Amino acid sequence: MEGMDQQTRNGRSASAAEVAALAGVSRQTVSRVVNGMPNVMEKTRKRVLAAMEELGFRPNFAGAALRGGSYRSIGLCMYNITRVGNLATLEGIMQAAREHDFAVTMIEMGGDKPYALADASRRMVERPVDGMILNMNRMAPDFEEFVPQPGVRTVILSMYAHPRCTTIDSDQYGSCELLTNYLLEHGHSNMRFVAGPENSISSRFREAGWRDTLGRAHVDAAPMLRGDWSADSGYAMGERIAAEVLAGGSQAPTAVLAANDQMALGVIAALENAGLSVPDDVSVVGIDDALEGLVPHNRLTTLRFDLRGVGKLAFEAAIGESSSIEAIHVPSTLVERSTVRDIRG
Amino acid sequence: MEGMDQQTRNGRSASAAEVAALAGVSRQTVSRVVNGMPNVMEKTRKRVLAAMEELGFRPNFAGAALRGGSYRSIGLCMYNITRVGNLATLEGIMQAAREHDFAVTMIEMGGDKPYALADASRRMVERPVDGMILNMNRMAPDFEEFVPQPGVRTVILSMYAHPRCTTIDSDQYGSCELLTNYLLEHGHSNMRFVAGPENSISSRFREAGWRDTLGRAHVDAAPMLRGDWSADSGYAMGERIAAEVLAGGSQAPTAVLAANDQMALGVIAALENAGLSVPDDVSVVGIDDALEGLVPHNRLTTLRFDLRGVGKLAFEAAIGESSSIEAIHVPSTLVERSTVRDIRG
DNA sequence: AACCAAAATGAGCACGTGAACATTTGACAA
DNA sequence: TTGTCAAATGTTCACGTGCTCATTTTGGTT
Repeated sequence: MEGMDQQTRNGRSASAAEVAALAGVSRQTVSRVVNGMPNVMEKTRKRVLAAMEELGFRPNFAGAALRGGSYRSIGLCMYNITRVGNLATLEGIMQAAREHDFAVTMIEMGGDKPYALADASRRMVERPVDGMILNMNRMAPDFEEFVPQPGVRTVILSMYAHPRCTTIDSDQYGSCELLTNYLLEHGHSNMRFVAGPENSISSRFREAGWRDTLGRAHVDAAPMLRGDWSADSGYAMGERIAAEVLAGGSQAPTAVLAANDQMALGVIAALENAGLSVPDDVSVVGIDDALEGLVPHNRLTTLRFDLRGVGKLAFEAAIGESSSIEAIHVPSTLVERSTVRDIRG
Repeated sequence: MEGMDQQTRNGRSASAAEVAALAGVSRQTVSRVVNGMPNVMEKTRKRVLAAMEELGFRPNFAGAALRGGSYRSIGLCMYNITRVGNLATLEGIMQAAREHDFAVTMIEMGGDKPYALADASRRMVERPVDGMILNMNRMAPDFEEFVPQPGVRTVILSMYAHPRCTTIDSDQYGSCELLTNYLLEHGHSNMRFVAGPENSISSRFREAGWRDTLGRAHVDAAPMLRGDWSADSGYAMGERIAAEVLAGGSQAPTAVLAANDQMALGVIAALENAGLSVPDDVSVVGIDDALEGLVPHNRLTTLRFDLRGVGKLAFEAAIGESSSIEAIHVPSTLVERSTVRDIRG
């Protein structure tokens, strides 16, 4: 493979020297024109621009980077692009990158096993990047002892703080704290929590937020129900909740907090299928605000993460001058629609 | 205290020359060790590796690229990452890149106005990429006359053929051809088509596929209904279709082909809300297979594009040796569930 | 010991650029 | 004319690497 493109050196585009020769100026003058520096006569500039046009001049990236030391690009290592949150975060990163005229160099860590941060970091650092963002979807096995590559500012997308790297994530814990308080304030002291899968870090933090908040309010937490993020798993839990409600009694729940919107949708479908009304009989809230445009008449009260904000902050931390290390939790916003009823008094 | 000695030389990491000096060998020997070349004594290799470790050596990308000419990276210019299809395509590209040990350098073309291919190409070519993929979501104003940058193989994600670049896309036209024939074969000669927004290229091709197929079967096409991809717009059209069905008569439709799954979902909700049954009264098909896991009890018969396949092909075309120019349309697969009833005979 | 091929290692160049420094040009006042 | 100064342009260097070619060392054979 490497033997082939040595011959086709033809494909290399013209150098500044060739442009200079054609325009009858020095190479440095070409450099000045390219970089928009002052002190070039208008006549000369035009001649150079014409020569560039004629030769299809493309400033050689490597040459410039070799001299300047900056690549104007940050690395992004993703574990699984498909997950809902990652996409919006990626978008935030891309947007911030565009504003700074940076590119984003992505590497996917494939396979199903969680990757070590050291692997990702090592693979990324041999690329032309000025900083890097590591997305740690699942618990990385070497999270605690990970040492970032010297000279490349490294940001980790994670709820956990790290001794050597700035970490950023949506406040997963705070999200359920907020929603639980919201339900409590509306008089729902008996709620059910439908959790995500056990191996998900987000799921764990959301559950902890719910449980701790109930604890602080001195409210007993009913046994948790566990789904797998899918609408169908939510439906299954919804059937069990419907049975509890129909059974009545002081233990009957009046509200459901689902750890994501798809499961909330499933819960609602199951409740309504059992003849119950949302929110008249049972209130339901979800998390993620992921249904907009996807389902007709979306009326789910939910929570919106500022994922683009997370991406933006991550980018800025990755290129930032400040060497301070922080653990940033980006707060979320309540989106009130009409699946929660106030039953106080 | 160990993490402090990171930035030794002006923020730049150690060079091969420094490693060589520390190991007491020539710089060339270091180069050989780094690149895994033969003819290096085991003892020497170990000494060099130790020196690399001690200095935290990171091979300078620019230097290597300047000499070698290859960056092992392809550029990807996206218009709008969020759109459903783009994400899966991106995933396919990333996966193929990983298999070839390539990175993907992304640039987003922001704003709401369609971008010129020339702009994207120019911005991308100053990055360290060996080839590029341009995603032309909407009609680029300069599509016809676009000339790719010399020396950088350029692939366009588009249904249209291009005189100078290989183009690749899912077969949008063929998708509706397939679905229309499917409905016809099940006895539905009177169907309604719910189109996407007028400015979408995909939407136009899907509509054409439907219309042409009906024409070839000598079946008159009922007036088209237009949505905007959202479930709510599908619901609105579904209400109109329900009215037609309830009115009865020979003009009453027996099936609906919606140009995407969200609109199909809206149509179904509206039909059922009007007391009609799917598929007993009306059959419904969608496109994209986008509802899996998102809604409970997904039973929509739909069409699945091989978006990962598109991404993979695009990547391979972008790094391929072959200079042939093709227009590739990747076929799709029918996903039969239970929203279509056979009414023949 | 003497020799020699092969293996291991080293020396020097070229890649394309930006910055520092050096030189030329041109305009204007004395 | 001459001198002066700033603007315009040219010259040189260094960045870190891989490749070609030259040189040294190694290990085996005569």
